[in-house]
Amino acid sequence: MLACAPLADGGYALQELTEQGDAVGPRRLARPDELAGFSAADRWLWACTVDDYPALIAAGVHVPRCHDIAVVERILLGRDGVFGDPTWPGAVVARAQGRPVPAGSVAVGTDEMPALFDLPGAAGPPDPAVDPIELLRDAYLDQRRRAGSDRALALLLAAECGSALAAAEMGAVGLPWRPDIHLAVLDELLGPRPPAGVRPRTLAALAAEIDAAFGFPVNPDSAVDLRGAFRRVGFDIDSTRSWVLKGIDHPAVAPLLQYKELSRLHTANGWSWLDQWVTGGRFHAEYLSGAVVSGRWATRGGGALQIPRVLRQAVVAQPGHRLVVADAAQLEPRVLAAISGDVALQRISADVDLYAGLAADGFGGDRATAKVAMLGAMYGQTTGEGGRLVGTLRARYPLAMGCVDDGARAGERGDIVHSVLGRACPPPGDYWEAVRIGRQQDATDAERRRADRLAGDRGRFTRNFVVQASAADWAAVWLAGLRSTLGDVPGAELVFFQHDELIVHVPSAAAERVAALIEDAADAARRMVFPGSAVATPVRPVIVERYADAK
DNA sequence: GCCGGAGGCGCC
DNA sequence: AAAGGGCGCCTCCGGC
Repeated sequence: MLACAPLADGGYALQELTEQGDAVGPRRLARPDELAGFSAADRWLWACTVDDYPALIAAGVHVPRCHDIAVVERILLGRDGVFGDPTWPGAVVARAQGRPVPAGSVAVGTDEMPALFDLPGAAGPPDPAVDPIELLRDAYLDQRRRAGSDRALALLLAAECGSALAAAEMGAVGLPWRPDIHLAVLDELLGPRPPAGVRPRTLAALAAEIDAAFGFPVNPDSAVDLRGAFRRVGFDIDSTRSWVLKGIDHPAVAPLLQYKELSRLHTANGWSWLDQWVTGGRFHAEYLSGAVVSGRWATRGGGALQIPRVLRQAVVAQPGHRLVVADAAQLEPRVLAAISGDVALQRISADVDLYAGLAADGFGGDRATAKVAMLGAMYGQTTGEGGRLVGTLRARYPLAMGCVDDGARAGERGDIVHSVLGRACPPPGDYWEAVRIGRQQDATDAERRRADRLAGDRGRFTRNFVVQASAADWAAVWLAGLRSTLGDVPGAELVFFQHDELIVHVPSAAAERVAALIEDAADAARRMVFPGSAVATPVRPVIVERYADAK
């Protein structure tokens, strides 16, 4: 294991360590352009992949595996109910020794201080008396001790460290993106690019239509204005969400819905987005693995996890290459089947289309209804059709429904829940005081209602957490496993990952092989994350030139 | 003028 | 079919 610490002078300290933390061989110092000389190292130890890996990637170093102190610390602290505390090695060691975390230090790449600021030396202590390699080693040994021999936790930590490597590489390599196709889409839907601050032609025309339909001027970008306008024409709505508008019979609705859709494209993924995020035919986002409490990824800038479907046609493989697009179909209900031990639902999970299987099993073949019911169960829907249908599921799959219901009750009590591999959800925040007050004998009706609402919100969060976080566990193991096997395929690049879906860009001749590796990795993840379970977590790799052709 | 929250909507 | 979970990002808007 090669410990690697950036130094204040821009260079690096490197030290080979045994798994027990003992130094092997001499301490080395390297300038950034000398890092390629360390490519043979199989496993790296460093403070934070988000901060430390990009420079190595730029130097041409591929890191097969790592131990990321920050990633591991975040998970370990979370299991102790601590969220948002500093995770850099000095903080880890200080906590281990019962000392206060040194003041003035800044944790980079964590929630409280995004790497955005990138202060020099921020990832480590400014104290020159402390040897950065020793600090790394001490933090590593403390984390190993705290992680103990929990097999599931070890798998989670390894998968999260691998995911962090994948995230950094993915941001660096970028998603193939054809600006010419993107521009053609914008031109077709919005018209020619207008000067800054001017509405594109299509939006201007729709705004005029909306004004004409109301008979007075309205700013369609303002929810306040719109609500007032609809009130004036006899519709008292408390939101202008599109599903609310769809229930209104008024000539302004149709152009307004169209306006909202196109305006969204213009502001979120229009010309300025293209200018800002696409360079050299690639969309470079900054991916943050495990940044969501459930373990899902987040991105900073570019909105890479919200690419609208209409722009997937701009994601095109380079000449001589293909995209292998794979998603884990209906992952969350399958994960629920596994973690709850519900054999009946596990049996359904063998179907390629789980919802169709559900429908045949208890919903008279009505797939749409079965899907609504299952989503309602996982999200905590209580009203309407979805809420009513959960009863049918409860009768047929009592273990699965019991699992999410238990999760909800734990949340309503203020308790913690965990993912299958042991990621903890955050404890309730300051608002829980209001729940406590509202549950006292002498609480007012208003206090009771507030407590019920807050506890209900918390229950829906924990209900969903057990499923969403366990799905994220599976996906991280899938991704990290695939990443390690892709090393044997020349030219294969992981270029996209979105919760339960990934894309590999690969020379055409190797596409079939990559598709097989993706399926193998999914099967391995199923066995490791859900050992002994009969659940199926199939993935469907599709080999295409354009992302839009994958579905 | 700055800033944070709200509203809204894209993705899963 | 109804509006339940998680995010990021944009604009608007009200408070300072």
